[in-house]
Amino acid sequence: MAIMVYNTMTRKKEEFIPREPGKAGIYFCGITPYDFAHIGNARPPVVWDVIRRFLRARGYQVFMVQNITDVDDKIIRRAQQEGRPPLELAADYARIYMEDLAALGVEEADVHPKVSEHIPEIIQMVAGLLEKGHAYTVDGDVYFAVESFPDYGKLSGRSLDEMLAGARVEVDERKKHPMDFALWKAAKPGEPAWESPWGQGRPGWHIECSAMSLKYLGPGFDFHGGGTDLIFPHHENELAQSEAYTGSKPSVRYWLHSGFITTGGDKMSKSLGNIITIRELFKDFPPQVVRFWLLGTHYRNPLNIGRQELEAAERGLERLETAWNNWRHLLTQEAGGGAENGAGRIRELAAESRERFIAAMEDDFNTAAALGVLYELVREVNKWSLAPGFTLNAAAKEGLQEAVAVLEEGGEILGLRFGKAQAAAAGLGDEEIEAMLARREEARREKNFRLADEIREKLKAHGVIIEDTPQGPRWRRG
RNA sequence: GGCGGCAUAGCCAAGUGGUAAGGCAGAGGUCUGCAAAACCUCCAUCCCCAGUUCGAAUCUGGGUGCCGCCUCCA
Repeated sequence: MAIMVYNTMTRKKEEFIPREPGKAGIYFCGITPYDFAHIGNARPPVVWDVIRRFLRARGYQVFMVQNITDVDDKIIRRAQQEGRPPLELAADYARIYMEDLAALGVEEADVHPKVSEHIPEIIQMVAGLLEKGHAYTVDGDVYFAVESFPDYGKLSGRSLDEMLAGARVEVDERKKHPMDFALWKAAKPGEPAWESPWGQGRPGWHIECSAMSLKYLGPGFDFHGGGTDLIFPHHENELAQSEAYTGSKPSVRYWLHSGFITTGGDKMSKSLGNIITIRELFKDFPPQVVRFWLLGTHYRNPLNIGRQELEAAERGLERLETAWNNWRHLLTQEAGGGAENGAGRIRELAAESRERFIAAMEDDFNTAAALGVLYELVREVNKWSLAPGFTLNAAAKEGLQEAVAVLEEGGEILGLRFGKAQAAAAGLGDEEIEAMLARREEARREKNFRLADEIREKLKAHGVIIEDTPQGPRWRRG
């Protein structure tokens, strides 16, 4: 089946046809690091991490770029307040952001270019736009002339007339058209500045993404994304710059935008003062849970954050993890004889689940639906493997193995590595645990429940949970 | 004011023409020395109205409500 993606440009789901067969190039807007990142800043990276993992699992060779805008008004202002160099401040917060993402299980992009390290590329692009008549200079500033680009507005679906009608910005008289935007800003005293053909200055807000995406991915790359608030003006301007500069279109084949995280129904933003930083959230919920919660809703839908929602996610994830643990534990047991017990059906179910999981992901990366498939598999396999008449024969182990594989493959694509974290954390070795378990079984046979419970408690203190089943006790780290 | 989106059970959330996935919570039950885990059963006709259709949560029109963008913003 084909991978279908919702393209902001056409406002429709389209079949993904890569620029080059078997390859996928992705660029998405990272952050402007001037403070601790909030949870809203974590959604696009997690979404793109999953898209990347999925494309890879489908056989694509993926190259992903995430930029860091480290030259910016907000950074400069903040740095001045704190009396430190802007680039240093930006580097600090960028580092913290990357740490937050790593905790969320986001793999690093192949490149995360910084504006400050791409000034020559930016200057070259601005110069090119001037040459082609898409830009003009005023007092050391360089502006992009929106009227020189007839397609302006095609991404956000608005015309210049409409924008003017609703404009709430005061008009800069020096600009030829009110919607013209800065490509290059003349330096003000005390600001970071670089030498350019137009004097000392720094890049405008949008040009860096055009220059850097072109450098690392070339024209007409596959995916570009970010939060929906970037559609206008940022991505609209970026598109105009890129296509005006290269003279080729589209500059991007598919534009994907993720929805906002809201608090109490309102967008989370610094200006509303309702932000929750990623770090704050980690104090109450493990990063895995936060990631799982993010994936419980389709990426384009808004997502409201709340204690109840996170707690539900925590329990839900636990259910999957417990199943994974229990099944794997069964696989470590000796297979016995016994008659056919429905293992064939389980193998079929596993194969079907794998297909349905992929189908859900192919449908515009529907992680919520994909998780539903996993839950259904869990219920069926649990029912089967815990039924009173269940015998663990060779066929059963094969079926179980298939089911475990589906869970693990799904987990890998979603970036939820079942069990790994716990396994690393537990201090007791398997042999030790097994030995204690054997002693407990002996105690239970002798009806010495006090000792049995004591051992169970002791293991629990070491993070090992004992559960008795009709087939004998099983344990898991959790 | 302009443009766009959304509205599914107590909460979260899939589902874009064929008779409502899944998770969390809740109630009852099974299993169990206890515990845990798990399983079973129960729990919605999809904001409202009018249409199209044999058939609509899904399409059309109108209404109501909420949200976003138009200004820095993931």
